[in-house]
Amino acid sequence: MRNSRADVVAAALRVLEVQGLEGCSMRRVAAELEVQPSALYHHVPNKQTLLALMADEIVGGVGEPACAAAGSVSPGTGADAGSSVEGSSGAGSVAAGSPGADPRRICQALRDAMLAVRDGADVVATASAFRLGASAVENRLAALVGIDGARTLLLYTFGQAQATQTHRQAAAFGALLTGSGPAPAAADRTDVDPEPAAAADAEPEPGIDPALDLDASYARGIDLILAGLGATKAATSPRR
Amino acid sequence: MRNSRADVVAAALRVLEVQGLEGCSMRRVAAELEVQPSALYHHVPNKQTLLALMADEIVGGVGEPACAAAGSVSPGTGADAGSSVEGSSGAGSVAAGSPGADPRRICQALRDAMLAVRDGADVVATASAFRLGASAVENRLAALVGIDGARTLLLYTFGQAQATQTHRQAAAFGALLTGSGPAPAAADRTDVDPEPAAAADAEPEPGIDPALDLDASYARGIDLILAGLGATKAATSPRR
DNA sequence: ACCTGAACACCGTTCAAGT
DNA sequence: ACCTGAACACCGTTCAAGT
Repeated sequence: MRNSRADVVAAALRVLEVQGLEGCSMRRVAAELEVQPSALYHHVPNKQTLLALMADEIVGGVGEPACAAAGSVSPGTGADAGSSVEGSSGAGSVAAGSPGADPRRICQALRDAMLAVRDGADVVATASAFRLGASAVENRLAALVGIDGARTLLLYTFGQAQATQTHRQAAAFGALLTGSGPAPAAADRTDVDPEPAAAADAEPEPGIDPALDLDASYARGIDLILAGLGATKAATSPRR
Repeated sequence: MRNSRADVVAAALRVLEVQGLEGCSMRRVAAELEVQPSALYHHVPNKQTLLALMADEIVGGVGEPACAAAGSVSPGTGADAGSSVEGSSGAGSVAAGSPGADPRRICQALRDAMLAVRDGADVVATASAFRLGASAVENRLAALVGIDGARTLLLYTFGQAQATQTHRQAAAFGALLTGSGPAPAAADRTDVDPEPAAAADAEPEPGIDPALDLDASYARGIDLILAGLGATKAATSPRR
């Protein structure tokens, strides 16, 4: 036995980290394993399935009760996942039984896991849509805040993480162009497109707002949703 | 003058509707215009920019004050956008000045606009991340519910719409396989993958839950966020 | 200004054949 | 069981050349 399915998934994650989702081709994954492209189809029926397996690896044990520092993936340089919000504003009304079972912490862990891998949010969000009623994280959240709360938290987290990651890439790319600041990472980044700023086409806008802090903004959004849960739970609504 | 940039964008939207995002290649857009692929690069610098222009067309005038039935795109059969939620539960505390300036209505219009086009949510969400501080819809929402509220509503809407669309595609595809129900559309759908259910790989789960209603679920999520806004606005302290 | 024709360096996937 | 080699039908983008 020369390569297992797990080897293929691991190789794919390595390629993803270096080349991004765009450059994560079956052919490159095969090259990473020093194998012909056709060999991959012995382990995986198609690229879509491979991406789903990668998504599973990325979210890892976030859904599990003990998910503290579950860095199961770590394909090379960890890049910049840092944020680790603490404060969080009002509405502690949804605090559940066991300690550490904070919906805030689960959501934050999910987001961190996605942001820790290049284009991780895209990979996970796409694959997760299929399991919408049945994912581990969603079920765990649902136990804490109900089904509607869980879904809102989850889908907000996906959308927010995708925006954060896209934005970071654009920023890193812009930094490359202007030559300002430190180099964005250790990786070799040779795959960067020769075209800047994508959609900065017709509008003469002042560029990207450096003040929009998507890490802090995320935490405030989560608090907003949790506050809404507390409010609708306490008053009016018939939903238990 | 034979073709304008607007012609290219319109052709691209037609191809998107028929072939999906995966099949929306520069070469097919060129073929739609009966032109060589290289001709497109006279109107658009690259594919990424074309996608951004398509996104602008899809969201159309959703950000504008008078956005009632702004069906500016309509590329062929409108498919199934229907939902138009009405009820909405408690917490009307964030009602703003002018009538029709309901954040609910704006979000719903944005979602409808994305869902009206095949893979519209993916196209718009990706392109919108670049303009995060500066989009018309976000600014309009921010005037009604503040910047954090606007961003939460917006990113939730993106994540939710993407999930809804992915899920619908999977459902339509599953229906094709089982041969049950009416044909999902008039289109010829020859591009469908020969592999079912993507990630239904190891888990022996009962398949897709037909009871998860993503249209109604969306509205409840929006209400949750708005309720949270009301709660945090009224009082900083927990509960209320 | 707008387009053609040809080329370059790629894709995902299939399939017979090897070991 | 796992892989090679070759092929098929595609990609995005560039560039000299036409009108």
